Amino acid sequence: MPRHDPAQAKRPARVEVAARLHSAAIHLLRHARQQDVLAQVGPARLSALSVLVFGGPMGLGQLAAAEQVKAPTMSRIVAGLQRSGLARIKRDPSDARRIRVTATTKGERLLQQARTRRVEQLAKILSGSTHRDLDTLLRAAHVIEQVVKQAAEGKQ
Amino acid sequence: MPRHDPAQAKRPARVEVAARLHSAAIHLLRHARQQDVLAQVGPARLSALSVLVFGGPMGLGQLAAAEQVKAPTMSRIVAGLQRSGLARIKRDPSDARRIRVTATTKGERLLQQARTRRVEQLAKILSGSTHRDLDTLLRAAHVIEQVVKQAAEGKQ
DNA sequence: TCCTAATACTTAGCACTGCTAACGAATTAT
DNA sequence: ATAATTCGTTAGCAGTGCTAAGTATTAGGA
Repeated sequence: MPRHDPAQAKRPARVEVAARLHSAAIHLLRHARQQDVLAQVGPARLSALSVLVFGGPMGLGQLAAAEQVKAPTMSRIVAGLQRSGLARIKRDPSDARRIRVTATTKGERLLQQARTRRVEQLAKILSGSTHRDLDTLLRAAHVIEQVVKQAAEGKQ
Repeated sequence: MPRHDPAQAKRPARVEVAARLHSAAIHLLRHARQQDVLAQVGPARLSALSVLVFGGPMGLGQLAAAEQVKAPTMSRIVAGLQRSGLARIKRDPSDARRIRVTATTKGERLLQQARTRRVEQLAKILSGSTHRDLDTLLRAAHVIEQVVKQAAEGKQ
């Protein structure tokens, strides 16, 4: 429950910032998403692949946690990635219950292309922005990453 | 990694900003999404309901365009909203092909609650942020909305 | 006017993504 | 050794996206 401190009324209210940010993020990603059709791979698979490429090989449970999805869902996503030749799994030598999911070279290449398309789509709509605005956005991105990282750590 | 290149510091590259912003937005919304399970209504329906509540009654095609979704998809979303008593449709008197979709009072109430939950979830993770950070985020949100709005207008 | 084209929405059927419940296999704890 | 736990999979449901095809209505042209 956010409390209202009258002495700090001039500060931007957290809830206000959250609401605006929420709306902005939704609208922003909606535009980036338009390029995903070109990838021939669904968003969940693309996102999981991204975790694998940037985070390295990992177990299914870990991958599911990273994507904030339940294990059965990730199981199917990995199966799809395998079928498309974008990821591979192998048994964990030390614990036969576990598997190790790895992005293939093809997977890395595809991810890079898809990511580039999304990012360039965003870059395009930023083409009219001033340096000052770009600087604000960059700072904001940094703040968000910090805040989200903290929240993820604190939740454990 | 943010580099401190004096020659580049004044001029953040668009693609760099886009990439960071993209990542930040994804991670941010992933956290907000955690509250959606409580709504008992899927994200597409919630989002469409939001358009109805804030944008007023409109036709199906218009609603589909606002959500960047094809007509058949929106047709099913509206059917779901009707079944849950969150929206109502009536025939357009001047053109019998058209329908007019309206959020019900129940729909407005539910949306408000769901929205509050998402926003408060975000507000919670912003609790450790400084005044300066919040100000940066607010300005960034504003910039994003402007930019996205322009992009949407330019596309027509 | 009548026929055709365009528009607005719906229906049918596919793929993908999320969930829970229930299962099998392997490991850990008692 | 047996029980409990952990890890992953399978099965089955709901929701959300698409295209193709159908219906109804309106608009336009011969």
